[in-house]
Amino acid sequence: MKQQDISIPFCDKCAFETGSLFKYLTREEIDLLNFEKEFRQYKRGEILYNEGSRISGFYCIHSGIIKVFKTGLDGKEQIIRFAKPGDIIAYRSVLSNEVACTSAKVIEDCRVCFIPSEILISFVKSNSSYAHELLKLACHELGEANSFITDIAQKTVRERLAEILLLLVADFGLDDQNYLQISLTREELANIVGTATESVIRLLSEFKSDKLVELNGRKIRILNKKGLEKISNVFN
Amino acid sequence: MKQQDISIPFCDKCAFETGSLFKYLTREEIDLLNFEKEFRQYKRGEILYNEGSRISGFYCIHSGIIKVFKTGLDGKEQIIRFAKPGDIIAYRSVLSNEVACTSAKVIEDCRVCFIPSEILISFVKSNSSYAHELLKLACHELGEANSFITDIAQKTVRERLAEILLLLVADFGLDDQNYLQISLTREELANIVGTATESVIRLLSEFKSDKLVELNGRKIRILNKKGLEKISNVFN
DNA sequence: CGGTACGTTGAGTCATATCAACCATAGTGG
DNA sequence: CCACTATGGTTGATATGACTCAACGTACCG
Repeated sequence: MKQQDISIPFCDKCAFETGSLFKYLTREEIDLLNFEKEFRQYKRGEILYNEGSRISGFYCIHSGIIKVFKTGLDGKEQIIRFAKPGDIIAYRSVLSNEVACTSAKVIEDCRVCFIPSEILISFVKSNSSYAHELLKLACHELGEANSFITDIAQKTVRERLAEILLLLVADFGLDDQNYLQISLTREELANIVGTATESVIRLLSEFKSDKLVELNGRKIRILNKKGLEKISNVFN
Repeated sequence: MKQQDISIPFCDKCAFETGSLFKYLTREEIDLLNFEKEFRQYKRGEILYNEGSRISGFYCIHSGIIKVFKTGLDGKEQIIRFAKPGDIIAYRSVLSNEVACTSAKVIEDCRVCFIPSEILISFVKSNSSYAHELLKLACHELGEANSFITDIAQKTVRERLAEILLLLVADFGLDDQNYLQISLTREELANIVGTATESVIRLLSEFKSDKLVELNGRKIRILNKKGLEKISNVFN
């Protein structure tokens, strides 16, 4: 690991690179942030926070990927969303002043900054543009949640799996060989779609037979995006 | 209908009575609101706004009940939430500056105030407490949406129906004979739970056989709340 | 009195969950 | 270095919850 990979990122530079919401802060606010934040590193599998816990701050992702999930019946996970560089997590609990309604676990080794609640609250009070941007973010996520509710309630597992694959493509992109740039276990895929692991496996291999995808362990290669779109019924 | 039922409500009084978020506004802001708002009345079945449309303002409910829903495959509704006195709807689209992601339709005749977008945005800019309260609201709704996603993905229709009944009890209450204070068609119930109308009918009559509820057309009498809680698995 | 919307019930079907067995891989410790 | 174990992936057989389709009942309304 190179030296610069270990150095603590500066928020202004980081905000600029990742396009995080912090770009709406003033010079002074950024300085305060740089001073108050705490830099942390986590490895795959580590937990950032647990559902039900009181949270004293929120996290801004500098690198890596985190899954945000709820634990349902029999401990089965429901993945709510992923966080990647530039995203913030746990801000919901901080702002609504409720206990965490989700847990967060590392999917890909990551480097994050932990920022105390009071800082976020003070920015909301002092910087109305920033407050507005946060509102936009929360409202946008709310819209996405509503769509997801409708999908889970109305679409088949097959349709949802196709849709999730496309969503992952949109969020994490493909490399030059069309491999999906995020690697998930079958169980994790099932926990997004809201189905059993075995169902995901069976449907994926159907997609493979239909030349829609190619499978190399956890690496998924997208061969026919249009085909997946058709299956997923994205346009109602 | 009595005279006072037709008169336009004053926001300060209304905010106080319904506990709406407007109680966080200053005297001047309330006055502006009173001046700019537009009072409207709607009857059961009328549409306030449609999914996909650009919205020029949001609504504050003074009386009545409204369902907020998305239209999915084959035009099937998915009810996202209900709005009752004191609630605001369409604020999501206004704040995120996106087209409406839901439609709103009247369940019980209602009286609402329509408030232009700019007013809301200006309050967010000028009144940081109000902005913070809005953030709390949005974040709270986000938490509820996350729970709902997990429920739909993991619970059976039977569990969800019991849960929804309890949720309606919590939101709309029971009268002195334990009748649920909101009246929905079987289809509407199905569109909350995310199932087929026939399934709701069958399960409701099972609940009836099990002496959990009593059915008189659309009036549902709750006989055994504990029993419903047990079925719904509310505590994971 | 016919029409329309809603409610109910039965029968048949199918998608998906569940259960069980098995394989592959990698990490661990003696 | 090899058995041991844990984790994840795959496949098959079976069970069943829930949907669909269809018929019919009910109630209100102009």
